[in-house]
Amino acid sequence: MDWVFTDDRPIWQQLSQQLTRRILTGVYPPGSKLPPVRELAAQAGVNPNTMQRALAQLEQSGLAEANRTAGRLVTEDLQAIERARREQARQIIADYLRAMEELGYSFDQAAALLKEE
Amino acid sequence: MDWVFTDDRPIWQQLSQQLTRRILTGVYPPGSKLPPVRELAAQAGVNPNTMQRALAQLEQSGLAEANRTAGRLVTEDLQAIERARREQARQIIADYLRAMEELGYSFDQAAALLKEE
DNA sequence: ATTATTGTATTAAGTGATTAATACAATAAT
DNA sequence: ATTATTGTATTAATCACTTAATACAATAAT
Repeated sequence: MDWVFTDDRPIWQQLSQQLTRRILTGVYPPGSKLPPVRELAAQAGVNPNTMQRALAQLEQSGLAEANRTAGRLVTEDLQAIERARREQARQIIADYLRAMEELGYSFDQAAALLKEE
Repeated sequence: MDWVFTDDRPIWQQLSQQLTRRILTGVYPPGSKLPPVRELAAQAGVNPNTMQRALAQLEQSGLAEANRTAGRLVTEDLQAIERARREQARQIIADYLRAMEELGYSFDQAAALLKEE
């Protein structure tokens, strides 16, 4: 999977999402060592700082941990990974329901409309 | 319903949404005349231009039509209102599914998780 | 015909976020 | 002890977006 970006939202968010995706799908397995910031940045063709921000986000989600010079490790805690995924999902779902309610749709309607797609 | 804002997204979007809400819920019934830009702006305590932008968005959605000096009328086309609502919903749903897919959830999973909330 | 009321366009100021440049800090490896 | 490798902090440049100030345009009302 290569790095690809659109311009409709910040690079660092897209980086973060793609990194997350890789962890969730096992490209970077639990306990494995992530490439150094600078290398990832080079791969993706972005400034190291941008990648750093994406990685900080990953940290925030509990998917990885940084050690000064030993590099950055994907958490070994499978449950943490699953928790992180669910947490993100929770937020997305909340946003969805909020948006639909603003249009005047009830929860049930919001759920029903989803199926019609 | 009074005008109330948060600072997590642009005023004009919030204005637009609240105006939409009012039309969808019949506060401004089909065919009725909306207050002038300047008056709405004064009510909401925002710059007229900001309100103008919100109203332009309303136009875009097909919920209202502007006439030079006769003011702005809510569309009389009930179907147009319903269409506008559905269109917005469609976008929201698409965003939702996209976000969930980025987390590795299938469509079915995305639908199922919704119900668990 | 004039005026008041309305919507619109233009331009600039303000604001915040993203990205980049650079320097610093910690520690594993030697 | 030194060095190379890694993560982090700081600062500044860039950019886009929001908001505001102001002027213009159209037309209903008189």
